[in-house]
Amino acid sequence: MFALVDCNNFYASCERLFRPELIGKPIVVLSNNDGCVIARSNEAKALGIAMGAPAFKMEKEMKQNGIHVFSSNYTLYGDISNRVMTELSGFTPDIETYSIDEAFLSLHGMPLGALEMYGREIVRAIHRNVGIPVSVGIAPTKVLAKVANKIAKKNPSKRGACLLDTQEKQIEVLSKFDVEDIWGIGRQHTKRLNALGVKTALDFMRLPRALVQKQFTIVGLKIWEELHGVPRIELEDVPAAKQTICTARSFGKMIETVEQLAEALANYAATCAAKLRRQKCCASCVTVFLHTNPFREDLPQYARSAVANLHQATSSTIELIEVSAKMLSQIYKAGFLYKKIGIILSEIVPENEVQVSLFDTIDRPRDAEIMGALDSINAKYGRDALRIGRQGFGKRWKHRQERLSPCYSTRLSDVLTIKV
DNA sequence: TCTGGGGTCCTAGGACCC
DNA sequence: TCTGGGGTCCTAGGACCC
Repeated sequence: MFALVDCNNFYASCERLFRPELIGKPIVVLSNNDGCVIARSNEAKALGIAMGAPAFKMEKEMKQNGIHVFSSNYTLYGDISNRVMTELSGFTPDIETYSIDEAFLSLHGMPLGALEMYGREIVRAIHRNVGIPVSVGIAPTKVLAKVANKIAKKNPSKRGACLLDTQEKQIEVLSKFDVEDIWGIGRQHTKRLNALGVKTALDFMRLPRALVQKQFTIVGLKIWEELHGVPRIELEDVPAAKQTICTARSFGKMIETVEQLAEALANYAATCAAKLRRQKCCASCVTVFLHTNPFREDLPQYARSAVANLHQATSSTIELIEVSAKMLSQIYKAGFLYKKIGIILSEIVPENEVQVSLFDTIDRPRDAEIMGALDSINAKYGRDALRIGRQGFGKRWKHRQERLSPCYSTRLSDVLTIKV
């Protein structure tokens, strides 16, 4: 049996956690650069605010409806997420953190009759100890647990937890469950399934197995089998090392000069390098890309990328900043207004399996020590407390974050003061 | 003025090898 | 005259997730 624990409207719930006067009020959270809506409280959903809606088009609507708007505060959400996950680990060590607001738990060996109560206990514990509302779906496969979770979220009568243990219950629910709401069925698959006359999850289950495999590949077949109660997707309790690591951002204001682009890029390279070291890996392939704003059809457009293969894999911030800066100078063209730049690291290997190059001229042990010092200083004094000169101070290329909430739980100066 | 960012997996087809 | 057959690797593109 699997349980899927999913935080309700997670980002909106985090914003509300330290602003209790916002309970019952509509809240939306915007994407990076305050671009579009990525999270909504139930009240905002009820007002018809669409997921992914561009913020600038809704300025008026949000004002009229008294919606509280926030820039995304990933420092806050990340910290609250850690608290939720820590709480869940108290229930079982067999846990897979699936995303910032979701985790799968393996519940093997638990008596079936107790499962729904167990789910409700999880809901109560997270609410009491972290303050975030969650829903729990329990079923024999991950895909069914996802279904159960949606049922729990939608029906208040479930009191936060839904158990789909028997086939009868599953059939009953799946006959009313839209096929597009199944985990792993996206827009394209929905179109093709609708064309086959498939509307509900049950319709999908009743398609012949061979047809499913032919039309929707092995991925579709796994989903089909999971709906039938056959586990095909396992719990991944040790997170796999990432095969690509990317940092890219749009700018608040478009940028013209190569100096400012270089400064932004240096910061993204530093972020990528730190992510790489956190998973104890090195990368030997670097991609740098940049482009103008494709929405501004009135302006000249330019987009380019460059790929570099290093002779030896690295995780050094210094080296990656240097390499990416060189690549930028190769692809930068003056006379354009740039909207976004980014860096992608690939060909990632564990740091103790790096193929040593005969032609290497870098003092690797020394660099590793410097990086170790850099990481421990930044862990203690905050991200980017110690930085490479090229990173600058980001005065000109900042992204937009006009409605950022305080880092209530991670920055001493932002901790709430309570007058008693 | 303004439209997110960061990932994974699978397949088809071409190049190349013997 | 005959137009094999089996395999690997790589890449681009498509689909999906949160």
